[in-house]
Amino acid sequence: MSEESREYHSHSDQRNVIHENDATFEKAALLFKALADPERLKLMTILSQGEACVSELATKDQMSTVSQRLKTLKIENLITNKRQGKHMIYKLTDDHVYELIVNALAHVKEKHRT
Amino acid sequence: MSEESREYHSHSDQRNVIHENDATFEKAALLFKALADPERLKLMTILSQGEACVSELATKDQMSTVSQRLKTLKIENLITNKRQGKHMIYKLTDDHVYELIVNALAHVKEKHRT
DNA sequence: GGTACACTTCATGAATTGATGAAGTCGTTA
DNA sequence: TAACGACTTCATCAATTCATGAAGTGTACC
Repeated sequence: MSEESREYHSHSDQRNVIHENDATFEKAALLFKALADPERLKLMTILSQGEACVSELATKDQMSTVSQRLKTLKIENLITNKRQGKHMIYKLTDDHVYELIVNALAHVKEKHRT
Repeated sequence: MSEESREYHSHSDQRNVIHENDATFEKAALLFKALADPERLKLMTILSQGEACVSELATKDQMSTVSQRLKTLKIENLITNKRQGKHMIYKLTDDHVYELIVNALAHVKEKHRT
């Protein structure tokens, strides 16, 4: 055993490390990354009120931008879409996702002295 | 009223837009950004098992890296630290924070057909 | 005071991200 | 099928982010 793990000082208590595999951490990180933008978060909260098409979410000159933001959210399964005639209707994938955002918003509104 | 809002097609139902102010979205985005990295997430889950000092979280040659990751997490109030002799002990700020991560991990483990 | 340990900060450079505008796709209606 | 509306994708460039190694800070023990 050539591995000299955790031998830098007197601590020796063994911790119960969670064994999520790396792929899970990677995916969760991508999920958080998709939410890590104020504009995308805003879209999520609007969609939490109900379905909407891209035109409802964008002014004409930023449709491209909004579309790309929606794509980012969709890739992480935060939202789904369906075509309805000319319109593409987006909505949250599930309430689970909304919980995540509500939790985060709640956290940032708490006061933490620094 | 020169503003022609949402007048691109026949939809006309008014949505109840959440009125979080922009600053809240900004902060929440920063929070998510701090969590948007597999290595930082891993640190968070380790810390969710209990306190730990930097040496316990890093092999010697990556201490600088780990220290910076911890700083990122600390700035967003996800973790707190206290000095104990030579060691700097880190722990999660509160369980609230852990919920967020557990939720995210749960979400990514669900199967979403694409 | 001096040295060693346990970090933290700084500076650098590579890789990633995000907005913008132009071009492309798909569905509807004439 | 031509033309328009509602998006989506592509290409580009500026701004950010991250790891790395070196230098700096703080605490403890000699």
